[in-house]
Amino acid sequence: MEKEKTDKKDHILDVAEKVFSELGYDGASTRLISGEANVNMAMLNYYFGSKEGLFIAVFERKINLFRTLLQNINEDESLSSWNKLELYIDKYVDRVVANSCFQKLVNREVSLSRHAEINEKITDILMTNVLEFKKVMQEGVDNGSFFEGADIGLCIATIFGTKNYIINTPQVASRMLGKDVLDENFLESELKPRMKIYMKKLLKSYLATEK
Amino acid sequence: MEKEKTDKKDHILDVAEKVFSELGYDGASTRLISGEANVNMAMLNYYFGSKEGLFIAVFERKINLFRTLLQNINEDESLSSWNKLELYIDKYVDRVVANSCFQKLVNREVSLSRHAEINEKITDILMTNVLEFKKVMQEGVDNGSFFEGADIGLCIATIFGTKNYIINTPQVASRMLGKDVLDENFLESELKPRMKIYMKKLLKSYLATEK
DNA sequence: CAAATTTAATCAAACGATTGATTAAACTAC
DNA sequence: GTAGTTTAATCAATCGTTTGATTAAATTTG
Repeated sequence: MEKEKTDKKDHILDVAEKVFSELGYDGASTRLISGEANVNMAMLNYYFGSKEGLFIAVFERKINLFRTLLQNINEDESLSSWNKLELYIDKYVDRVVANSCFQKLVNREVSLSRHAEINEKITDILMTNVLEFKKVMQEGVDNGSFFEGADIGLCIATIFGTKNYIINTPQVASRMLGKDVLDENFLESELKPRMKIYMKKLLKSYLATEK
Repeated sequence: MEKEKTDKKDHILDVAEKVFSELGYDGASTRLISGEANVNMAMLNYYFGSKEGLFIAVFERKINLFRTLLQNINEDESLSSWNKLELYIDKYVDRVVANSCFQKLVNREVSLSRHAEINEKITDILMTNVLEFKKVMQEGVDNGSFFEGADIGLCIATIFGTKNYIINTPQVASRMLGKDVLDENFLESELKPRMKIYMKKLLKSYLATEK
């Protein structure tokens, strides 16, 4: 029964992640989540203690999937700073687009000042990625690959912000780009490679600027 | 009495804007808003029909303040495309930072798929700014000021996204920049000029790229 | 001008619906 | 049988909204 229990918990987490992503924390009622998951409402509290506990459980499951993703790139000493940054961008675009609903959820809830505990958890998740990017860019500045006056902090805001903008406001982005950014075909075959090319070129031209 | 009525409506809108910005649409109850505004709860419905109507009223008041801000720049024919873009960035950073709470609210709610009518309204607001930026950049590409292959759509995502990232996730941005981005002093005397310099340099180096 | 009437503004109270949470009983498996 | 699950029923609290009554100002009427 232990195995089934884990399965059921995981199933609830799957559904909760989806519903939370679509409707936000407040908009996703426990009744709806339990209904979608075909479990009794009381099961949510039985397994996760509370709605907030369920929300955090959704997050903690994701962290473990994310954490190791970028870290091993930075340890490869055969790569130049620029190569590393390129690899980071590739991985980042791929991963993030594949989890866009969840990313949206993260960005939405972290911008609210309620639910202090939730907020802290999310900030921690986001920081792990931020710091990985920062490390490789700072290294590039230090070894002279990138120009000395480069504003690393704002560069990172650009990398994450550009992506977030498309993910978080797809209606606006769709109107702007003339195509539906939620269309899986367009996203995969056109937007993803286009984003990679653009972000590399953008960063390269900036970071290569003469002093 | 007509004057007082307008004053009171405006006062409600002021309070509603603040409470919505802090707590989000769902988090801001009509009871709290009316309490903060020191008016009877029923007045909200009397004046604005519904909570949704109140929310939209808050927005529409903002549109009228924003709309004309950028438009006259583009009509000045003595300015080069690059000059215009620089002016846009200056105005944009100034304006947006001054309304960061409201901007946060906008970005949070537009990323939700509930409240269809609200969503449409917000999208329309955001598009007016987006299109102004797009116009001046497209003009620059057409007259040869910017390089032909420039990805205008993603450039705009960068401009708005970089700003949004700092505004929407201040906890993360603060940790990244090593200073509190919500500190009014740092924001005004350091971050704002820094953002302007950075974004101009970033865009200039990208848009000036050789074919 | 003054009385009569209409309109707009405001209020306390209550509405039905929904929220997250809890309970005690029923069921399941070893 | 007993420990672990699952269920339906129910809880108090809060939500956005509506109501009917009251007040004051504006308008109409004689």
